[in-house]
Amino acid sequence: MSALPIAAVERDTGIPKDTLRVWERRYAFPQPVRDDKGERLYPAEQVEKLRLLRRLLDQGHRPGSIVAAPTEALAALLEPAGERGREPADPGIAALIDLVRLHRSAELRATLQQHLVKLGLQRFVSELVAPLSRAIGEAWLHGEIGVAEEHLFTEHVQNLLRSSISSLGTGSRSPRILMTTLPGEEHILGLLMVEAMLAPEGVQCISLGAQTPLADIAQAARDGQFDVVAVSFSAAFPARQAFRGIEQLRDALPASIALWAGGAALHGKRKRIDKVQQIAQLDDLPDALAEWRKAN
Amino acid sequence: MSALPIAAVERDTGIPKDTLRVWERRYAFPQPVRDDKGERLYPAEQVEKLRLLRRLLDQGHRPGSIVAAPTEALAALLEPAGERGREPADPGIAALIDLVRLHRSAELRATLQQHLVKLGLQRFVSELVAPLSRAIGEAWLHGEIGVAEEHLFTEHVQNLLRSSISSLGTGSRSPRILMTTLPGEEHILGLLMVEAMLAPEGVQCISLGAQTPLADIAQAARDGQFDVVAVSFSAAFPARQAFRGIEQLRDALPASIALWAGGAALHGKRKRIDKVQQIAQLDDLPDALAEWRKAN
DNA sequence: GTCAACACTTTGTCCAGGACAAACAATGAG
DNA sequence: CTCATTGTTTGTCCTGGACAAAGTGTTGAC
Repeated sequence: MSALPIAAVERDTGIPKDTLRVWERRYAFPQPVRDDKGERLYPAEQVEKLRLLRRLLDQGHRPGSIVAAPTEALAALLEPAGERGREPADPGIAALIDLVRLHRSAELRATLQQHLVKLGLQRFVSELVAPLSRAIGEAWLHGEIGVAEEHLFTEHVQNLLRSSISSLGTGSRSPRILMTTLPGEEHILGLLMVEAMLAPEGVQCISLGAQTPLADIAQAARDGQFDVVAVSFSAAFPARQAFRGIEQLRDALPASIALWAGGAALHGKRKRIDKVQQIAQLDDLPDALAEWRKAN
Repeated sequence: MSALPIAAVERDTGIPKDTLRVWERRYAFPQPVRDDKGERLYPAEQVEKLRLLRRLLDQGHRPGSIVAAPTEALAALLEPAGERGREPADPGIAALIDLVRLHRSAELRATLQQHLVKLGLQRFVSELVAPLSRAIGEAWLHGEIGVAEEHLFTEHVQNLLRSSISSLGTGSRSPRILMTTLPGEEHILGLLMVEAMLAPEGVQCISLGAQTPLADIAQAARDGQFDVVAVSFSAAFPARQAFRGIEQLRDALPASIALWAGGAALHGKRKRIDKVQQIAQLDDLPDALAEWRKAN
């Protein structure tokens, strides 16, 4: 099969070049082949294992105990999480995953639309889209679907959410909320879900999309006279970096502007940050909103 | 002011750490301060100059002649391009840029909507959105607007285009077109503009969003029985990498699936690639489509 | 038993300075 | 002017060392 140079592996796995080299030195894995120039070439199956490692690290495992372990042992480590998420395997969700896997775009879209109309926007998001995203992520981890299928799913859901939110129009009640992600976080589905939860409450939500530099967020929040800044983190985002970024952003914001942070990267972490509203789940958003309105 | 560590500079400017260090060694710029650990800290104004350098490199200048030059000389180099783009300064576009600069979200949205209705989707894209994006990019380069404002603009245009495309429904005529960007290219506005040009022609457009790995694109194109794969590149994408990626993708696709490539990164480059349809401007898309239909 | 303070280990990121092939520019021959 | 050849520039990779921040385990006080 094909083998990738180190830069490509960094892009594919998200593990920096420096880390790849130091793992090789310390744990004797990965062990890339060398080309005629003496440069590293990583065989496909090692890249596969690196992806798995990345995920396990995100779950809290430590490199010393897993990098050198055989691939089968790692797959076993992932199982518990897999089974936990798969308890009831909601038939509706399973059906949707099948549509994604089979590239049935038209039916996928129609089915999502049906659910949306049936549940209403907020319940559609918290009861269907959220668990479905999680299930898609799991399925990808287990090799049941590919990257392209995951993208296809994301794209359809985004379109649906965006047009729903759009049709609501911009709200007129306070607070004014500025939403974005920090540099390094390119996933905006979480952000859209937040917007979908809040928009029906008449809030003025403005999204800046992904990866706005900290200084620019703070500047924009002041210029646009926002009351709240909301940031979201996907499961793929390293938790430490998230906490660091949140703290920096809080310090860059005036005290009069609240900071809300949420997303899968923060789940299960007990750490709390002063003066920051942490959103554990989507359902908590309406409460956070009510609380803000009461306090202001 | 603030000074950034090397990793942050890499993220902000897109210039790899290795390159930053080798420039310092060879051209005596940048010259970061050192903190107490001996690690580099780049002052804000040097980071600013690095951003400028990045853009000049993309325009074809070479490091040896510009990295060591004083900032004022570099700004002068940029002028010609600036003036060329500013010939008539369409009043409608200037007005929109002002709305972006002043964070007037509601009016921005309303004005865009008016233009859309007045021009129709295709002309809206090719006559307004395309030159407007270019103007926004220029304005950002000259420091007239910030990153946040650029994001705000992108977000609004995206919402508008997506809901327009969405309301057209999926087309039923051939060809089936799979659209995405290659790894490293995160901007999808170009892709949306393409979709907006093609969707009214009844084409079946499916977008995978940004950054789909090559192998997954090829796999998805086959699985989904697509006729055409279309990829787009923003001005920020390095041209060489684009050409390399396009060639690899072409080789990974069966001969029966056409490959279309376009975007600002490819403009002005005379290089042609065998068996790849290169789209110079958005207006050429209907022609390319007609040609494909004639040939099939 | 809980909690805080301490020492020890692990781990990611940075550094210096060298190397080399691919891309580019300059030169010369037909 | 066109094409091939030579020389220079430039990004990326290499090795091996260093160190602080984060994590883990232990001890002792309450």
